[in-house]
Amino acid sequence: MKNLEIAKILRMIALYLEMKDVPFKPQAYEKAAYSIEALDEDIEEFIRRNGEEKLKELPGIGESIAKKIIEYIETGKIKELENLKKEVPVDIENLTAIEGIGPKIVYKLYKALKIKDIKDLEKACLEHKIRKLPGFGEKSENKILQSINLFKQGTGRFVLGFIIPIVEELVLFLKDSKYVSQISPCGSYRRRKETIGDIDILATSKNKEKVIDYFLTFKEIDHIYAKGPTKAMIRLKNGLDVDLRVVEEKSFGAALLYFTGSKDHNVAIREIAIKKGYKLNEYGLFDKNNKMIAGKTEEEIYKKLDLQFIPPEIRENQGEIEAAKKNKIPKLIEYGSIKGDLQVQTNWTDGQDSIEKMAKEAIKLNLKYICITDHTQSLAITGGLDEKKLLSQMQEIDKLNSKFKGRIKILKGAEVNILKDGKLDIKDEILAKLDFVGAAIHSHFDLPKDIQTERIKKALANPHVDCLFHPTGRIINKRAPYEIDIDEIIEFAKKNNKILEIDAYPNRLDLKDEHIRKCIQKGVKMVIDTDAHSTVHLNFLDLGVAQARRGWARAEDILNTKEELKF
DNA sequence: GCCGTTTTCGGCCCGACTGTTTTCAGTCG
Repeated sequence: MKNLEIAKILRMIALYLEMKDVPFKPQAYEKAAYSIEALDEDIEEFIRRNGEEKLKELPGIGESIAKKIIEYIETGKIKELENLKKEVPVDIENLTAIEGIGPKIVYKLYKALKIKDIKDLEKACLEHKIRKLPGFGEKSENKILQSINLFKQGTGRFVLGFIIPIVEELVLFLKDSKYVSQISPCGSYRRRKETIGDIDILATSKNKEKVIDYFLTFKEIDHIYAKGPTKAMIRLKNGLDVDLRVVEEKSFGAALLYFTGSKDHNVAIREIAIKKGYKLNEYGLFDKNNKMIAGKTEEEIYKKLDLQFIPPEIRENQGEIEAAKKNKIPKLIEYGSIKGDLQVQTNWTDGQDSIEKMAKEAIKLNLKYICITDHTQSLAITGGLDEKKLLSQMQEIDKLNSKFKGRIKILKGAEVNILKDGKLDIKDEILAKLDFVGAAIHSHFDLPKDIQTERIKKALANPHVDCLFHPTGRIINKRAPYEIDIDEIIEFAKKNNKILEIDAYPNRLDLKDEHIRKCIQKGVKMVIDTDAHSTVHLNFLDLGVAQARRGWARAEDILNTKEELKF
């Protein structure tokens, strides 16, 4: 899969062009890069299937970039980029990743001091060579040095579910300030993306500077990048960068829209505004006479643009604007609407808490049912259950069910391990006694795509299996998904009436949003589970809901929005 | 370099902040 590779290379060309101050082309390459990245099919596969000509039908890709993509696929290189690299041989990718360094500075530094990479840059700073250059000074030199240090300890992208607590704490802290009237996180955090680069927080206040000052007293701040009268940028001790922006009450909606993004969504709705003769920016929607006609809420802005309100989770310019024009945005599944969790591990295997404790916690969370799905025997590392232990767990569940009668229903289940050959490691007659069976892969991740796909289909074909757990096996920031033909599996699930899971565990979120959309198109039902290994994990259900919303799911697409289930 | 219910040519989102300037260039989102 060369999509990301090609996107990266197109971005590199963009940087080089920007370096030379070439107008407009950089954005064009940027846009093309995004387009390739957003493509959910292998680009080579795409070309094989549709022909090279069809490349030009992808947004942002025309004659010239299409040729370059093909050149890259055929030769592994793009001549133009090679020439640019030869002319200015710098590690432009990493250098521009340093906060405050852009392509123009990279060029200046290369011309003046032959700085090629971060190491050279750091050395030049330490030798005080930067401050002597025109346009630079002592301050900028120190700042670069600081940014290099921050880059070195930089933590990359954060998994959404793991940073929610600190962001909520910060928002509460700001709310406590008597100067803040409205406040909301924006950006990819509000869009509930799987991973977050940095956090944008938007507030309104009659006394903006006071809010900024108060913000900078937050105890978890490690570093202040910038501070102005309406905006400040900081890094938290955990490495997360946070921007705070304070605007007027009347602009809150416009700013919320603007800072929530995505960038592509913004550009698209701004274009709609322009076509109507309006101007849209973070302060509001303005008519020809520069009179503000909307801005206090996002709703009124969408309305003035003749668009249905678009929930933040689907603002990716992936068809939502066209849908909103036609009033065809579906009613997305709502937070808090999951009635039961169908993947729960306990201390019978690798979970921390007992069935009883998990059930009590689930009652607190207002769930109507949970399904106990401990691992099975071949997953030795977890102490997986064999047939005998499964039977005794069932007895235990019966006992607890009579104890909790009316408060919660505990379902009998298992996360059955799929063996290398696609067989399951528990006998059918035992599986038949369970209420709900999820099958999952925990080994042989690297089988070839067709074999892996067949393996999964074979497991799903077992009449006792209801659901495929964490279907692609990816672990965000840690493990790539195993190679499978997801379309074939979705097709198979449809034909055989099987369920696919949306595993809500923060670094799984598996299925991905685009898979969820495919399931909906095909009419394949899904469930949202937490994959809880302790009571606190049961709180992750809404992360799964966010994931489902990003995949345009409605309540009827997700089975465990129902009060009762039959399998 | 891309794109088209104002266009196949002439537009491309735009404002805040910083540092080094004395009116602006560069970066960022």
